[in-house]
Amino acid sequence: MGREPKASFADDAFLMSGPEQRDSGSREEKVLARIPRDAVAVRTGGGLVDVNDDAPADAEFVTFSDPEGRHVYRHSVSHVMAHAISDLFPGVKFAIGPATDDGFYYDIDTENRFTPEDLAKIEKRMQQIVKAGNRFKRRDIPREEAIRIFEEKGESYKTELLNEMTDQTVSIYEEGGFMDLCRGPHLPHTGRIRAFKLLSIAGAYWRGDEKNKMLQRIYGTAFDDKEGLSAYLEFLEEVKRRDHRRLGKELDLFSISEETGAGLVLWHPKGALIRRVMEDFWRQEHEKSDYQILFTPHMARLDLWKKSGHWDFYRENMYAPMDVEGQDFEIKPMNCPFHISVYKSHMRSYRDLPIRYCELGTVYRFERSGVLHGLLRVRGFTQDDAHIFCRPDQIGEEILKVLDFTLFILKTFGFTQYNIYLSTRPEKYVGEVDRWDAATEALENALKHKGLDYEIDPGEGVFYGPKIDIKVKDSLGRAWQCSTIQVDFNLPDRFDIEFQGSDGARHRPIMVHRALMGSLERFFGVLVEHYAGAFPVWLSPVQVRVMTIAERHSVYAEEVKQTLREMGIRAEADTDNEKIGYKVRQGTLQKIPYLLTVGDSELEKKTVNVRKRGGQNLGEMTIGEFGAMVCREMDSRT
RNA sequence: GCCGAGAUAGCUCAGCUGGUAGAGCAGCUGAUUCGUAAUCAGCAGGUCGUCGGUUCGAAUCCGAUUCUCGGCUCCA
Repeated sequence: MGREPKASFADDAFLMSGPEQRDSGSREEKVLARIPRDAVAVRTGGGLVDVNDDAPADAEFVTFSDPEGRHVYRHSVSHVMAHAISDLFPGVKFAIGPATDDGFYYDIDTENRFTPEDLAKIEKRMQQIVKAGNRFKRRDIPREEAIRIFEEKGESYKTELLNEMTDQTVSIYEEGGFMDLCRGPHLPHTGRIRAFKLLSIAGAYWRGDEKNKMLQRIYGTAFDDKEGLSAYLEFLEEVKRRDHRRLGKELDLFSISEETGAGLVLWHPKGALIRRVMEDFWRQEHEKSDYQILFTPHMARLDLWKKSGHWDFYRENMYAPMDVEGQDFEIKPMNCPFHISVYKSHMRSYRDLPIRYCELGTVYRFERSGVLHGLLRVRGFTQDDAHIFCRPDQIGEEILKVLDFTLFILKTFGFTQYNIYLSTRPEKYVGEVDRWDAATEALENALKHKGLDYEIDPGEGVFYGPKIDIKVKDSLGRAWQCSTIQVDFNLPDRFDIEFQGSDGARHRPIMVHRALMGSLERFFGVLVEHYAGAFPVWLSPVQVRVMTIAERHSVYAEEVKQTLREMGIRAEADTDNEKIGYKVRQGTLQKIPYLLTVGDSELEKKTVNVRKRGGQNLGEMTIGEFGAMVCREMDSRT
């Protein structure tokens, strides 16, 4: 099959052929030969364009391995999905169908309720469309014409989008008779799609606004080879295996009961033990860093929350006030007003500052039922909160210290990678703009000084001030919001707090709110997933289990356990009448760091046989040797 | 809150179009006394999330409600 003399870069036969078929030949073929088979788009100064556009000689071809190329690829698959859906379910209306970081989706308006079986059908139809190798054809047409076309098809969401555009010309893409409004670019043809899978059906509001109609969203993902897809599906399985709700049950760490209420956590002994270790570590480090630990009440008069501004700006997250002998009280959503009250309890000198108050303060916030999620999104949680009161000249250094402290704590829990965001003034805010700007600058300077990479998150600050948020990346590369550092010029004003300066005049201190782990509940949930339940020794609720071969070894096992306990090691004995294989299995499933076997040989030599989590056999050693090894590991917190 | 799906033994789940429940694991008892991921046998265990309705009869159908899951939205 010969090509047209003026073959475009996207010539099907060409792009589908192997490199060996296009080595020598005409000048044109040489031009064409530089197009990689995997090209999904061409990068120009103005962004990505279709491969079949006339690209300059030095054009850069973008493949699936490029994040933007991946977007193009998946976006094309989303079109193919829409095509398949329109074939199978005539009359549906399409909203938007973008690519996301790990796949794509399309929002669909239809009376038909999609089922998992429908997904299989849609996938099958998509395979056919892929096999057909339809060209993606772009047409630039006047906006008015596009509106006419989509109106005719009854695609009201598309016309709504078109009506809001200002461009005179818009682009539409057509493939195998299916047409969609789209900025592009797209793959040269559907045959380039090598691996995809539809994953789930969900509801989604048109334009994400709950006042709008609820549409049906189908999520999927796509890769340029089967291996990529199966690796991703394997990743999803791993995510399921690590799910803290599942592990929380299997390892007996916590529960949330219907009887108690949604979003309220019951910490079981093992989870509580880990939490206590976390808290002990936290307290110890805070005292080292010159923080003072406070305890404050769980509720306060409504007036306090009015004064703080929470009642005006945070009410939607607060529970209804309760009447106490005719006075309104409010359960606390934050700890700050209490810390301010402590500050105000007597006059402060400039010499006292900075004052750093910290508290593991349990707060309650209203969350809509649909957003609750295990430990990651709850209604009652404990913040590792602190409020630093300092002079304006101290703010820069204090923020630097907090940043260092935060990164140290995160590192201890095994998080060494993070994304940092600087959130600026939101729409609803208190205080003057220039103070906001000054506070924002203080945060930004600290980040720059530490040489940390960060992104600006416009309008995402809290109502009282700008903030730095740190999202930790777990062992699967997922980002979790934990730490937050917030400057506040406003609460000091509202509560009229002061310190006496060296000049004898009264001055206003600046407040910094910060939480390192954020919420202990969430942080713990993230830790469970990060470690897949296999906590490092210092955090493991049970560090050692001593297992007997036969009943005659029970006394010795108890003796070993007792000796280890006296060394400060969390040890237990398994003297059940079971085979050692069974005990190893049970201990392994409980993810206990060290499983010790004691039998005749160990009993005689007063040793233990050590099996490390993961299966590595460390052989026999004395109880003392083993205990010292575990203690070293505990102390190093690794 | 909204859309969809779900809730059956301590856990994981089966139970077709209505005829009042079943498995594996865990638990208990007994046998076995065993060397690194499941020894064998027996026993016990559920008013099928809750409330109401339809029906001669409801785990099953209908309604309400609570909770869970996947999303939307929001956030520590």
